[in-house]
Amino acid sequence: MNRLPVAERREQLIEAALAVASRDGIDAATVRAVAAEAGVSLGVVHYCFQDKDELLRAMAHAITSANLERSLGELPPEADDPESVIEGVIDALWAGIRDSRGPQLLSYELTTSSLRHAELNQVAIEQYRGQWAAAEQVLDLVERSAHVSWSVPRGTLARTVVAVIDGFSLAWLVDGDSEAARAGLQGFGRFLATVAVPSSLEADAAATLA
Amino acid sequence: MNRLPVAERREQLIEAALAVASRDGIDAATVRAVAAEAGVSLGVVHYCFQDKDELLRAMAHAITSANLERSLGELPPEADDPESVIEGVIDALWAGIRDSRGPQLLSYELTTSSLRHAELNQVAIEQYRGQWAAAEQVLDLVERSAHVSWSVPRGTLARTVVAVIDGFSLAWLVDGDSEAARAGLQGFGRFLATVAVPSSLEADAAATLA
DNA sequence: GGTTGTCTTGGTCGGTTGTCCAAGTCAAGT
DNA sequence: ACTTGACTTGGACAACCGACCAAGACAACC
Repeated sequence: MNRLPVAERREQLIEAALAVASRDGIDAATVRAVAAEAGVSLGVVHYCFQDKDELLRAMAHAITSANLERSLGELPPEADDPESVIEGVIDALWAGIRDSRGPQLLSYELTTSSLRHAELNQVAIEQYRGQWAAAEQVLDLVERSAHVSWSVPRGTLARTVVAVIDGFSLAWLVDGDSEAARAGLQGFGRFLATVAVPSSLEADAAATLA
Repeated sequence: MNRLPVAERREQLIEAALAVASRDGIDAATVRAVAAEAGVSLGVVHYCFQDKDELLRAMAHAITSANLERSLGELPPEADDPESVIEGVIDALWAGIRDSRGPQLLSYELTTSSLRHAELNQVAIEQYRGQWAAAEQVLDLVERSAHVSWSVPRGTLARTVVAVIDGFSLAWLVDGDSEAARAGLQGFGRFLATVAVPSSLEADAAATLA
């Protein structure tokens, strides 16, 4: 095995853990399986991480960051009317989920594991704080792109967005009906449009001049 | 230990498994832990169940039935206007969830476990088929109580109801904010009211909204 | 009262897990 | 060249898991 500084070895092991857990589930992410996936021997894992839990926490942090980046990596849609903007954002978000079934399922496994095991206590709340913050940023993006304002508190709306996406994603993981999920999310998008009101004249003018 | 016919012993073990798994998580529901919880010795479990998986499947079936009964056990609300009827139903549903944190979390653990382990393959889909059917029955109940018809296909709406409840429940399990969950669900209830039209106008609305 | 068949017991077995460690290997600095 | 310290190896360990079994205990029936 190539020799690597511990920091890089850690990153490699985190990616290996992510690969194993996404493919075969969180329970399959044993120290041995991760070492095998990374092509290193068993002791290396405990040389780089104090605990198995420390490895899992690092893996959770990695997947949370990846999810966050993916959510915010959506391009601001071109359309002008709020309905089309929302539709475009939802389609992009849903495509991201549909194309990463393993990691998506792993996210739920991590959440439930975190709620049961004290050593992973912080994982779930960090996951959701990240998701709520990301949802708020997406809502901001829609506000600016579609020249609207939300008639509902931002935090409340963000929590709802995350909840709805979570719910439809979980159902899709169970029965694999992508079309039902897409349709349901688009239905929620039409509801979102009903709580978006046109921006004030000053804001509109400022946006136009800029 | 009292001697029991195998059928009753099975029921007792299922309840013991449910107790252990609700309290300490699905991973804690080992054969030994279940036997200890039931106060029987180790061999009894394998005398009553061929596999540990058979025990888990039986437990999943039990919790699914319990959830279904709980959802349908809600009294038809007294109010006449659709908004109040929906509000009452949602409050009752939410109260049922809020008062059973352990079993609720166990349901999600069962879903994710089912999606990973082939031996539990049917568990998740049965869970959700049951929930979707229950949601449809609740929607029927609201239709009759509030004298409205849904302007959206029943199945689609039921799937949305389950998804939203799932999403808010999961978030509540993570951060424990009961008030946010209740508020979010009531917000969804107000949306539901917008797709409920008075019974006489059913045909009209169906033609308008597709 | 003896027999039959159901239920229970307590232990054993092989396999897997997380953790740990002594020894070995290698690159860099003196 | 030699020392030092970072990194790797492969095995060992105790603990726990699901599964299994021979033997015992009990109730019901002939």
